[in-house]
Amino acid sequence: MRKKDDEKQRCIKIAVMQLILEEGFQGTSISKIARAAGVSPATVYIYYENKESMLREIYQEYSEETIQYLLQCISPNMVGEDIIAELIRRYYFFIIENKEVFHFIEQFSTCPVLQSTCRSMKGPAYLNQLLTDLKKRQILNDFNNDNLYAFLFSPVKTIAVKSCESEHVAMERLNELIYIIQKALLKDF
Amino acid sequence: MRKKDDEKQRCIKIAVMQLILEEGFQGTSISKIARAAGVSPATVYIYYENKESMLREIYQEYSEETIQYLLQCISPNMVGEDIIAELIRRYYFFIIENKEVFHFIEQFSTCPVLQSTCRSMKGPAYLNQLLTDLKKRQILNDFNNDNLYAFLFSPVKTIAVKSCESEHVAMERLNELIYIIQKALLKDF
Amino acid sequence: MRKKDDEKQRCIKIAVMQLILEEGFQGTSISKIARAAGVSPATVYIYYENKESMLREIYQEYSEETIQYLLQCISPNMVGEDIIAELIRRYYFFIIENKEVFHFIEQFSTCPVLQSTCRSMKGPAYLNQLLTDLKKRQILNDFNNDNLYAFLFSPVKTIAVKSCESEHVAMERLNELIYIIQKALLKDF
Amino acid sequence: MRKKDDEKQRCIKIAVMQLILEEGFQGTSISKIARAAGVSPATVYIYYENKESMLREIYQEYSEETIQYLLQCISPNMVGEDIIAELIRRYYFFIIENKEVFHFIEQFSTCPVLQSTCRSMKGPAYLNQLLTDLKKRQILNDFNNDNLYAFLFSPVKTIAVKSCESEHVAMERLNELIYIIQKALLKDF
DNA sequence: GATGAATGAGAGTTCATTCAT
DNA sequence: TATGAATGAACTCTCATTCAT
Repeated sequence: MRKKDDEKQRCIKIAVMQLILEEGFQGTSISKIARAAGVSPATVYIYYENKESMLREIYQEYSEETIQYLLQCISPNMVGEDIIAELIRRYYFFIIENKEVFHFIEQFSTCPVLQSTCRSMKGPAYLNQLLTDLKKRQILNDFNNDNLYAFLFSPVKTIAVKSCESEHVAMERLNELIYIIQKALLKDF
Repeated sequence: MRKKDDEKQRCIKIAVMQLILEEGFQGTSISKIARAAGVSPATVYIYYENKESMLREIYQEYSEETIQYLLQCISPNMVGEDIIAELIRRYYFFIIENKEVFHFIEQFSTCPVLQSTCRSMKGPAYLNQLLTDLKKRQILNDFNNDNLYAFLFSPVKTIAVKSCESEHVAMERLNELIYIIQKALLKDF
Repeated sequence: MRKKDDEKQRCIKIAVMQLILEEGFQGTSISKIARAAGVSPATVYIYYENKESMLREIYQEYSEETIQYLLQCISPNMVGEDIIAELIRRYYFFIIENKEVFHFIEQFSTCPVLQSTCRSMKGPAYLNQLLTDLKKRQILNDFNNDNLYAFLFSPVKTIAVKSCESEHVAMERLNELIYIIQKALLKDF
Repeated sequence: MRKKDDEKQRCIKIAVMQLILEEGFQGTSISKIARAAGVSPATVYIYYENKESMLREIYQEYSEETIQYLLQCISPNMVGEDIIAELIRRYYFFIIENKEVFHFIEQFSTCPVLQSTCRSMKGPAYLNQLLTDLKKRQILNDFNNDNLYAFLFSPVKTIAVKSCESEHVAMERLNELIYIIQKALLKDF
């Protein structure tokens, strides 16, 4: 017998996200995915039970990975200013450089039906804990975690997908956003 | 006679948004829409050229309407504090009470392919002008419009879709959010 | 709008039975049926909910029709001898001349899964009543209805599908079969 | 070593018949069979050339075996009365106790396409000889062999698959059927 | 001999859209 | 205007079978 080919599954994942970026959920069929991944449609079903669970699994995997990736930039001895700056900057460039991953996650998570089928994930729970901790350490203001989360991650998404007249302006805009958020959330700034 | 037509089209629009909330873009077909709207599939094509332009037209109509609706709460003589409070509050309750409309717009606008087919809209342009104006009038801080926009509208979306343990906590969370935005964006606060 | 076309449905039914005679249940797909009936695969689904219920409905329709057809040859004033002779002869020639119908019914009814999904039919109930009546009128021997039924209808099926060296021998065989049944089941013979 | 092989093939045969009883020919695929038999799909192809010939071989094997089994109850010195009684009784209980085998054979043999691919079998030929012999020995009436065969084996099938209100009634029904057949086919009764 | 991975072909079904009324 | 019938194309998924180990 042949071994299950991790390379094949990777191709499928990449194809899924590429296609969903380019054609949306509607325009992404199993046969297109298979063609883009260089495998047979039937092969997709060796790695995933069906289309829905394929999307869900890929979503959960990349969702978790993304949060992990973002949090990697934080180290315990950082000052609050840098934590926010690093986090937002890292997210911003992640979005710019991983459009497919980002847009896949966004499209998936804005669809209530898809979202509702997901088991709860570790990333958000850990993030919650982190925020609570930063408040205890008097780094962040004592706001509701939902609010802290909302300010840390949604504005940067909004500007990252909105193109700018020039690279330079974009950087200034990003730095300004970081500054606004630092001022809004940090205890001493 | 005229009224009956408009009524049919209204039914179609409502059916579209209801279905897309419940089943997502993938699960929403013309025949399902027709059934839910109480008309024949062929009738849909009297009001819309095809499926894609139907979705686009409905999106643009409700997008514009939503912005109009939000801005209706602002009057020229209001102080900055109230402008922000009213705007955010209005958006929050709009999302809560018009889930289908909100989620339809969100799903549509997070899909790059769909988004790309849209002509530019009046709402955002007007909003841009408004922000510029509020800066000129020394009400808002002199931040980049994209940042102002992002800071004003994305966090509230994030918390509005995230359920809370109780109505009371939700209101506190909302008030806190408003307060953070006011402090961050208003010149004198 | 167009009217539902009875002719189309008739074509589908005929195609189904023809194909199932020639290729069996395994070899009979919706697209083959559609091609044979001269319609599109999608059209089949206008007339039937799905493949299984299509087969079931056709089975039930032709099953009932067949029993009706057989019983048409009986009139109230016939003597027992003729009742049996007519019934058997009629069934025999029905099988010979309507191979597709007969084999479709046979294949369907020997498949427990298919059979189990069928609502109870009127034909067998009426037949039961008829047998009971004929016993009361002292025409048939007082045997269990199941036995009467089995004796009347299963042997003729067996010989009808078994080809004979010549037409002449086949007729002799049929007449002998009738004679045996008459002798076995009739009260006075 | 040798034993293990035979065991695998036995599992496959049993799985085939079980599945075909439960799901019919349509619902029975190689992978389902393999799963039910506890082997790999590829393993099936070690024992059988392809699906069709697998079904055919199993059919022929069990068909022959069944006839052999039925005829085992006859010994040369039995009187006609007992020959018929034993044969029918034995068949009846075989059907009751070997539903999968019986229904597999029935489904296969009512499908003309499948039937047509079978080489002629020894069982029926031997049975034919037996009937001819019993006629020569003045035990059975001088009827056509097809008719004798039809009366001996088809009515009992019909009643065996038709459930009865009680075990007791079923036995009475069976005894009555035996009596009818004895009277119909035996020379002196 | 035995396996699970892999596949092209085809299954049943639904799709967006058009037709005839 | 409005319809349900009709359709070719495409959908998701499974099939029988083969491959590589």
